[in-house]
Amino acid sequence: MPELPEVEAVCRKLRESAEGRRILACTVHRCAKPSVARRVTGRQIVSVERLGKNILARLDGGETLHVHLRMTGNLYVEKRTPPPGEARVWMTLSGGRVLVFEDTRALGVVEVLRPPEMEKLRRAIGPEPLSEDFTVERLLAATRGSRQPAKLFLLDQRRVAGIGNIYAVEALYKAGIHPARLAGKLSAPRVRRLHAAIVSVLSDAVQSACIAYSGPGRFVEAETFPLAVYGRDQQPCLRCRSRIRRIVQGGRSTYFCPGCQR
DNA sequence: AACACGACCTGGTAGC
DNA sequence: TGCTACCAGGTCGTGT
Repeated sequence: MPELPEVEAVCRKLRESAEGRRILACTVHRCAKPSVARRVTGRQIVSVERLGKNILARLDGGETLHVHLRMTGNLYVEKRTPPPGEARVWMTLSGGRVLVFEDTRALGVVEVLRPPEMEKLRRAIGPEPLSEDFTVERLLAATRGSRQPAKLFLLDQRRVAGIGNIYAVEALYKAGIHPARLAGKLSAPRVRRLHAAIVSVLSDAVQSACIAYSGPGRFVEAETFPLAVYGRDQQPCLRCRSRIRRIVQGGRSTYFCPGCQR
């Protein structure tokens, strides 16, 4: 599910449905931090913010509810309490709705952060690719210090925030850059193309994710966004008809077109 | 520093 | 049908 676009969709929805509400009760189940319940109960959700793939709900009193969806997490507001076993955490909000955190694989994170911990998290996350902070110059400077393959460079949250496996693959395809090419050796024009590709792929995906998520559905499915290469091993490239290939980098699948990615 | 790899978890699916 | 093996959108810790 969740890379930047999907997390953004979740946050926008939460701003409508949870911002300003008070947490009246909290039940924690299958959660590494049982103290979460005690620390959020009675607090008001002042604002909801996205930091890369992290969801930050600022609480009155100065602490922050931090949620990371990882692979299978989902966070949404619903009318009723979830059936037992379906959610890891749920919170009754003022106004009668329930904030639910679901997470099949239980890899996700729900915790409460104090200001210093919050600052530490902020320092670990690079520029937001859809903000003015993310300039070609900044991306170029970041690549200069790197000896990583471009694909792994993009997955590093300290370099650019919020890019995951799918959109790293899609951005490299759009930019015509081979995923194994070293980030530090990309020419300035190629970095410029990569920058444009990241911004374009992510803004399109945010649009799609928000539309997909605006309905009654609580799930975000990336299939709503037309993927050009991801998952298309052995299929013809949409641009040059070469066969898309799958390789493994850092233990994860990369798809690319040997014809148009150099 | 950079990389590989396993760990964390569960569930879906392809192949036998 | 039932078993096995592998795969999955993320990150962290350990070892080389």
